[in-house]
Amino acid sequence: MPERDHLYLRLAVDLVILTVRDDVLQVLTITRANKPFRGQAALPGGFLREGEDLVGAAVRELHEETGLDGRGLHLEQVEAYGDPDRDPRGRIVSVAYLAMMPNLPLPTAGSDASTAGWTPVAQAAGLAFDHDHILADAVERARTRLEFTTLATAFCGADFTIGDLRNVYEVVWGQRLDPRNFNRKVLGTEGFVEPTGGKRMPEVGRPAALYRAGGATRLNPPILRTDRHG
Amino acid sequence: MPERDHLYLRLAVDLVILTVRDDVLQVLTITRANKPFRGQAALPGGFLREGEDLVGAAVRELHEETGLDGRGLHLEQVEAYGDPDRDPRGRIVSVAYLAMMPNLPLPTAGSDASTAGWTPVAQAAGLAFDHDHILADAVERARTRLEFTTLATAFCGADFTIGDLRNVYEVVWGQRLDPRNFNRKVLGTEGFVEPTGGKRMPEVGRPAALYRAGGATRLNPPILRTDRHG
DNA sequence: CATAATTATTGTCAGTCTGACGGTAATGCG
DNA sequence: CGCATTACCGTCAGACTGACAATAATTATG
Repeated sequence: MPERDHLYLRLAVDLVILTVRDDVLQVLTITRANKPFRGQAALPGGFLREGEDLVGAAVRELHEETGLDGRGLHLEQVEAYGDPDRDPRGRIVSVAYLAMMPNLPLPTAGSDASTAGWTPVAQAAGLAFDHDHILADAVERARTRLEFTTLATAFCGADFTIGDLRNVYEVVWGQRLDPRNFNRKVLGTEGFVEPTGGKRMPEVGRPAALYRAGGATRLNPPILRTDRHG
Repeated sequence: MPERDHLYLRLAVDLVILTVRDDVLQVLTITRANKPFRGQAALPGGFLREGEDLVGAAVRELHEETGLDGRGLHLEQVEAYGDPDRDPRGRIVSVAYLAMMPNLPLPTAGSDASTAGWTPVAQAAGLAFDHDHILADAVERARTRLEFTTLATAFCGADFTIGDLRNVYEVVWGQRLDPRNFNRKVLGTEGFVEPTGGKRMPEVGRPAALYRAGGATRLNPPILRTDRHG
């Protein structure tokens, strides 16, 4: 029953897919093929369709625009953005989702997928729409997630070393951590990681023990950043 | 430029206004005057209008439906809810906002405001739409906010005692806290509260010193609940 | 007016967690 | 075999927390 003074609008879902590549936090971006902002970098995303759930739309758009299968990803809602002027195409409210994934090569096949690529977060200024703002919020959320959950393992492959995991924290937080204290904390937290028994040989030096993600999802007590933001 | 296969929908903003009354956490509800769910309790809220911001819509709806002036409130977005079947009137995505306020009498004057009232959260099952779900998420968010921010003071009036503040924590968290440890923690946290110099006489017993909210917003270190949820 | 009852506030003490940092272990290379 | 390199273990002091004892300031009561 449409009524007067009820605003009808479109709802978009935008995705912030983060990974750690080359010791740098990177975000999945696409190059826009259509106007507005044609040719400019943007977060992958698109419009909600009939009968579709918000996460459903997120998974579909992720697949359409990057070829990735988001069904295994931990998609987490960040926030809804509803500024009236945020999109020149008209009134569009966007819901942002965040996911963290290991450093995998992007599928090159597929239609629109060819325009998808990784961009270092530090150099990702100038995205289309209000995507700079969305990205900043999502990265802050990711940093907080590392404090209170075991999601850092989502940045790693199936098997990883404690050093790999520490590197994730250092890259995402942008600060060095003491390896000895970090080891103590991770190994002392029940269910954070469990040893696989395997080892990995570095180019030079002592081999490192391999671990996989444990069953725990929450860190209690958390790993708090010393330098708290404003 | 409307296109095929772009879904047009309405966007609602729903409000979870919490307070502590009679040592119980209560939520502001209205009785629905229109179908669907006519006569049933629901969270205050309504549709986004043209040119309106999300928080703008939240403040306006709060005023229209309860007579409260939300401009002084700390309105915080909880989440967007987009299940296709969540509203029988059609496709409506809702963005929920959370606020905490002191125990003030509701304005009785005003048009729709007469139907607004406080409901204990523990007895708030059976709300219209998916508002039970929204309420549960918002309450959990409020509990977390008490751990990491100074927002508990938002539940108190301008002047309050440490006991008042502790009562807020106990009611919102649903667990008893040691008064001595709580005092130490609050007074030891820079900028949480500052003394007014005044005192309040209880019916019987030693008078309590009065405080007002300090300048800090974040608690570092936080006041973690011992019993962490799943 | 003394004493009890009640509420507020300060203090103590052991256990835990963290940050800082020294030392040891296991590999490859010359 | 010694050396560089990376991984890992141990120690210690300070901070914070949870549990509990003791004191302070008021009203009620005999």
